[in-house]
Amino acid sequence: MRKEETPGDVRDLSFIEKARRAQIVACAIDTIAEVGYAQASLAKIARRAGISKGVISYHFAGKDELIQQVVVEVLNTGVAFMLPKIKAETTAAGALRAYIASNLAFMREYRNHILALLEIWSHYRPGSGSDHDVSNWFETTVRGLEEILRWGQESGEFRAFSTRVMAIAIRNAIDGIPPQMAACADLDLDVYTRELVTLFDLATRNQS
Amino acid sequence: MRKEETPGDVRDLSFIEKARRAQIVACAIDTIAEVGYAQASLAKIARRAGISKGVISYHFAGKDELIQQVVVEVLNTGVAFMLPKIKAETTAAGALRAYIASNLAFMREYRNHILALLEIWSHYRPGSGSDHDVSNWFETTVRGLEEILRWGQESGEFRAFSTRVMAIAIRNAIDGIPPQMAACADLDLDVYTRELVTLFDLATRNQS
Amino acid sequence: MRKEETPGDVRDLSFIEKARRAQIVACAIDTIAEVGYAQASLAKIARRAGISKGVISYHFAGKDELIQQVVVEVLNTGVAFMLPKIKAETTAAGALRAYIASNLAFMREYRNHILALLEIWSHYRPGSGSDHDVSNWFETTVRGLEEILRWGQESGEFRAFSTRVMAIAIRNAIDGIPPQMAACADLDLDVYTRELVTLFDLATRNQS
Amino acid sequence: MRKEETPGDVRDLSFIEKARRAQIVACAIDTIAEVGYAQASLAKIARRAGISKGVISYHFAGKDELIQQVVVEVLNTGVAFMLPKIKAETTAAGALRAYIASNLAFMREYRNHILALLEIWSHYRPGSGSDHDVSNWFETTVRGLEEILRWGQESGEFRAFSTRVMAIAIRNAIDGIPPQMAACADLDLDVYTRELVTLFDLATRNQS
DNA sequence: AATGAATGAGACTTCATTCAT
DNA sequence: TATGAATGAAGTCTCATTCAT
Repeated sequence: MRKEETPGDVRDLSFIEKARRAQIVACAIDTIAEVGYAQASLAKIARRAGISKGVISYHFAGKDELIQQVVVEVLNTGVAFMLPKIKAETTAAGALRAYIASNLAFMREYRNHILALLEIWSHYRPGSGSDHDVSNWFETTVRGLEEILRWGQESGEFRAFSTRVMAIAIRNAIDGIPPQMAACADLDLDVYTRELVTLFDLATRNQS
Repeated sequence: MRKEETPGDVRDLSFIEKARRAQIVACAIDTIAEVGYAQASLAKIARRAGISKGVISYHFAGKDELIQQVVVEVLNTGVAFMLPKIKAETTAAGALRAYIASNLAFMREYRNHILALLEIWSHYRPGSGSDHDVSNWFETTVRGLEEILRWGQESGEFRAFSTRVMAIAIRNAIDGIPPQMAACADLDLDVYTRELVTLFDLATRNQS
Repeated sequence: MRKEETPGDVRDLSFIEKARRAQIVACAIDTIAEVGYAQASLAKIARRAGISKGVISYHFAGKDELIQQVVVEVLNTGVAFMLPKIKAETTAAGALRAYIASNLAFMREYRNHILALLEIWSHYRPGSGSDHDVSNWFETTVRGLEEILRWGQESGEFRAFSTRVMAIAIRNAIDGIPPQMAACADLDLDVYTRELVTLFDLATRNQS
Repeated sequence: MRKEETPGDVRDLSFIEKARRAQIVACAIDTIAEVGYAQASLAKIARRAGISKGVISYHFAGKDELIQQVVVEVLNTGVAFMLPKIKAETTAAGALRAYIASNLAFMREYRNHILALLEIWSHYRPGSGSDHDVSNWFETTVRGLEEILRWGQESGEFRAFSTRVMAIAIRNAIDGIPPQMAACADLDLDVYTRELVTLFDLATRNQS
């Protein structure tokens, strides 16, 4: 029985099993993105998937595991999408530009993924029993950003500043966009990208 | 009966009535800040106030109106706290610095107020029947920020940039701090203030 | 709110509150006695009481507390009924006779009480999170019996035997009766009482 | 399909079929003994057997039939274990001693069998649709005991008493032991046997 | 002969809301 | 004004059972 196995151990699942789980996770993402975390009941998710509520309980140990898998799915997709573009850069300034640009590109391509992640993130309460990967996501991504920033400071590309504060500011500037996309559908992400890249370029660069 | 009157029409309330409402709103703020929006049931709020659940229903048309009043209270307090400091500045750059600094100062002084507001904001869903002021809060504050930015551009203090994107970036950088305060209790807000002020000073100023 | 107060602290409950709780406990007893513990859902108990399911949740912290109160009620009633009759005896043999006789008399008077207690007892699993008083009931009552038996041994009325084994045998002989009453409605408790009293009189007495 | 045939008609089952049924029954016994009747879901039983839930449904008409077969298995094992020892006695008093002693010996040898039987017995509700042999088990065994008791009364070994009440008392004294074994693991069954044998020897014998 | 997958009823609980006092 | 009491909907989860493969 699925529910008794170690959650996250995805290797020995049958093809059908994996497909159903993926389908349910996908529907959960869309549902959360659409109606918000609080309103995303198992019933709504199941209805969107065209299945009965019990199916979710069959494939996942509980709502917690489903949410956890949503997070994993979004993060994996995001890393696969963005990391290559960032790694391809040879300067810290370039990497920072790629970081910002690829994050916004990801938002365009995977709008619901990012909306769902942010919904889950903002509804997460530490110590609520189930520690999703969500609790680490923000910190992890901030740490990655700090590495780029330190790289730039060491190479002389960037001025002196608190890498932590700068990283958090960048992250927040990025994460605040999806709600804007939701509020104003015709928001021009290209403009956004250009402006943010310039903004943080000026904010970080060594102006000697 | 209160519940039949137009909500928000505060003029013809008795002194006792106003006191009770204020007490309930204050307890709602603390409760939301402490346990999060989702867990802040009327029961918990009533318990903290030392009153019965029914009292809340008596003084407010429903949970929605209570939340609405929480938002109003926080915004009023915030405006009273921050606006004079911003208005006192004579340059756009100064006003921007004051904006950022007073926002962070407000966070220190009214931690629960800001935590509650952000909780409500992040849990707010447009079209959930009741349109709180919350739905306008972010937009309103962004507009105010844009005015400062346009002032700077017109005066030549600031370079050319999309005032909207910049304003949203600033707002997001600020709003992302409270969760950090919650996560890391000994966060140094003075450092934060200095860094953010410098960051956006560099990002906006006309470097010709 | 009831649910937040220390369970079992019955002193500061209003009259109505106490009445409702007593009514619900009584209905729970009857329901458990009638359909068995496993089938005694909150819905069935509420239906018998002519109230909505939520009322039970309002007056009790959960099903666990309700069951706990059922146990308390049955034990209190039983002690009030039986203890005086046992205490009135001046010899160990007399006390043992009174113990057995009053237990069977209690069964006649409070059939459902005893059926409910045995249902709960037999469905109780140690370590199921909620430790009812039920977990101690059997042991407590066996200890009381052992005291009577030791008294008789010390006074020379009773022969030498393991007081524990004898006490458990007596207790089991008694507790096994209610299922028989359920199976065979016209069971003659008077005969039963006479026979059991004689049985354990012969089994315990010093025949020198 | 098995499920359509008359349940209990074991003759025309293939060897494999019988083996599977026996395996499932054995796992059901262990599961019930370990986690209790209420927690012994088909899922848990299937997991212990290392098979899928559906297999049980395939081999048994439903949970009821499985439980029924558990009872049959335990009773058959018990009869095969105890009956020869009882039949070997030539006096009623000897038979009674053998009855008690062999029952306790059976408990030692087949702990899980007896625990499972008592779990099922105590959870059984008459008129729950399916009448297991469980409903007859107690009555049958009491009848057998009564025969021994009548034999002793006729032969003059035993005094006059209600054979039914005595039989039920003996049965209950025996059936109450397994829960004690569960509660106190190092319980000395030898002492128990000696004490109970003596107890009922004194209670039954003709003391002229 | 066996399995994985799906179902749907029913359980307990939480909560905003209403109402008589 | 204020309160305790009651309601009913909705949520998550468990489980025996069924069915196509």
